[in-house]
Amino acid sequence: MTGKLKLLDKSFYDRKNVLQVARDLLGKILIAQLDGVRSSGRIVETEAYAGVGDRASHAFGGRRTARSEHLYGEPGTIYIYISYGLHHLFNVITNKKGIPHGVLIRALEPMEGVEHMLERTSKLPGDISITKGPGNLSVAMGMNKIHSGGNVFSKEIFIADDGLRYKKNEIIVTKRIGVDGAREDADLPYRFIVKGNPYVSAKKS
DNA sequence: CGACCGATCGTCT
DNA sequence: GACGATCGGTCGA
Repeated sequence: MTGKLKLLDKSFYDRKNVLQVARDLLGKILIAQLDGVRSSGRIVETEAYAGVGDRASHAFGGRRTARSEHLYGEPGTIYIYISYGLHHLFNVITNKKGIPHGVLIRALEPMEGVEHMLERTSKLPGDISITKGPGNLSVAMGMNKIHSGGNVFSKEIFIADDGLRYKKNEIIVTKRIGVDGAREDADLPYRFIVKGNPYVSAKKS
């Protein structure tokens, strides 16, 4: 049920409802062509971060710092930041410029360039953890903080549609991971995962 | 399995 | 000077 790749254009990200974009990103393909090699994977887990009213967002309360500046960019902007001093987390910005909505890509099902992913992560063939979890997938794809501020319409990093669609009953919605400090927003159903996919990061639903 | 914990450092207060 | 939008290892049941 899949066809040829079509680049997602700006209108895909330029929408008011970041939850809808996060849901629609499931099944799309993230492609990185870095250092002359191509790696790609199907997106199987996302989380939405809903801007100034979301306690789990870096932009909560209108906070705007050097780190989070790219959160406020044009739709399709790439926002990568470092968590716990070592993990690079990849986000795509949605909604109009100035509105800090974003979708965190949490897991991929590898497609092309698996051998390069294994090399970058120093893992062995068959290790399913290569693109499971936001920190891991960044290493596997070769994506780095230096790519923050770019956009997903470039030759280096982009997101495409091959026509695959998940049915409603193939998608599970849960609360987000690692946002316990977000008080009443910690339990919001802002995480979207493909049911039964082995690359999805956390165990529970 | 689930719960816990240490690593490690950029960013914000 | 404290704290993570994490990960992977260990320990105990």
